Amino acid sequence: MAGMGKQQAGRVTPRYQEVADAIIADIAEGQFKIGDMLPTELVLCERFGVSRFTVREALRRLEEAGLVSRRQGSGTIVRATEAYGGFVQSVHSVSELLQYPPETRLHVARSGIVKLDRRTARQLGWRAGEQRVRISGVRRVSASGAPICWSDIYLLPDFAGVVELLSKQSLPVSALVERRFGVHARRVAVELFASGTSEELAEPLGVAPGTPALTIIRRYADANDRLFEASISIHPENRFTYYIDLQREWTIPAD
Amino acid sequence: MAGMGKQQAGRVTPRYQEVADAIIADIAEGQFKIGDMLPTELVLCERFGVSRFTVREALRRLEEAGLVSRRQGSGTIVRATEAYGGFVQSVHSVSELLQYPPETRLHVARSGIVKLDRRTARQLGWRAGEQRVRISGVRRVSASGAPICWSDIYLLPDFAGVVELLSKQSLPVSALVERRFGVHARRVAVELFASGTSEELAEPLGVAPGTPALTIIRRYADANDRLFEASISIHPENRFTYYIDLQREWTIPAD
DNA sequence: TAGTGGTCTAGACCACTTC
DNA sequence: AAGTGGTCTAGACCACTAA
Repeated sequence: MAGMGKQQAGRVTPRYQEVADAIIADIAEGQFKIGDMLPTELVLCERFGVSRFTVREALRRLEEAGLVSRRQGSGTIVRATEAYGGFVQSVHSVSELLQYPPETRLHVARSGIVKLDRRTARQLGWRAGEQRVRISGVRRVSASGAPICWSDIYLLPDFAGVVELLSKQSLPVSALVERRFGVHARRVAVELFASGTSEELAEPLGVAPGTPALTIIRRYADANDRLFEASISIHPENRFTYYIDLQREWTIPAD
Repeated sequence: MAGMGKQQAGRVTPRYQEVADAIIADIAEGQFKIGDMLPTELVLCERFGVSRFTVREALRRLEEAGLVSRRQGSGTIVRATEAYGGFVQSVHSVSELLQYPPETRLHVARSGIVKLDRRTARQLGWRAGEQRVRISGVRRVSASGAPICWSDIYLLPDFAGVVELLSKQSLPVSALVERRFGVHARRVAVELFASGTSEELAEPLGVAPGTPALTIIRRYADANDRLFEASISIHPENRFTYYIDLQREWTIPAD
């Protein structure tokens, strides 16, 4: 009879979860090895005495966990037997990616068009000789506080317009580009390494030349993999720490 | 009539995708704002002339994209209107998280039980006075190459057994703990900041005291949020760069 | 051509939230 | 008590894959 709704009263674990767990156990026990085909959905329906909906819901979860992959017309294949996935760091916005507290602000020291020298071009992932807009300055908690870092931000010449916006809004440059020109960062590469504070930056940063510093290079690419923004930031010691919090992507429930 | 399968021949876009796109468009146009309730599933069924399965499949996709969240008994609420999500960094294993090339190897200089002093305890997230196993040494590309870093690795006393394993296998300590004791890292926190090379470490690292260095602190917590391993690594300049590659989590297809 | 997974319908009961 | 989303059934047609 159609639409019978055979679910038991008081059930705590959904039936599809039980089916999923049973299949996971089979895979863990070696009943199915990597590369093996799982039984068809119809067979699984009969074996567990459930409808196709329930079996598909179970398989959907196994697929999300990366344990199996399914192909129309072909079948379901076992992809992994391990119960643990990789790690993911979640960053919810560009501002969060920068990791500077919201009460900080970039104080522009100078801005204008520059031609990239060989060293800078290589660091940023562009070609030497190309023209870019450069915005430079220090980031401070308040107008009087000690600088957190010195930043050189490079943009494609098309986006020169953000320089004016910067004086009005204290948003990350990439957020301004997003808002003003509709260019969205799809990939951001971050590179962190140690360096000494250079002669030129020692004074604006208020430290002695050679003071240990954390240098961060960030590169922003759009949907077409065009590198539209890059920046170099120098953080003297004791002023800034970069945090990364990684979570296990998924975990198969213990048996 | 039940089970009629009204799908048109030659359909390219699934009906649930059309429904999802229509709702996305409504949200983008401001028809629904953040915090608003979406119509109930039954209402959406009537409005689009589809079954509940199709509506739920559409809503599932919106939920996966973070645009809405659903609560049993309560309804579906709009969570975001933007077509772009956050960023994610994917790390596929603990070894990948360390970012040391596979051809490098930790050369243990000393190991044993230590009592945590106040400063170290605070840095690592434990309490002062607690006992830990400490493994210290340099990481090198080859036995003769310049050290990449000095590492102090701290473990709960239960895991002292990994010290022996370390001499046989050149795996990350956390991987050995995972293999030997079945304790899996569920969360890893990474902290990067600038520091100078201390007097004691200058000699083993082969640099002058005070040389700028990148310090990385890593903390490993298991499924019960128990901090079972933590490490401090000091990388003198020009020897190591930490990379993070962030990808946009999801993107709503352009209209 | 047979069989797989993908989509879809109509209908039902359930757990949960809110009034 | 009414209404929401969550689970589940039985049955159907479809697109795709492989023999």
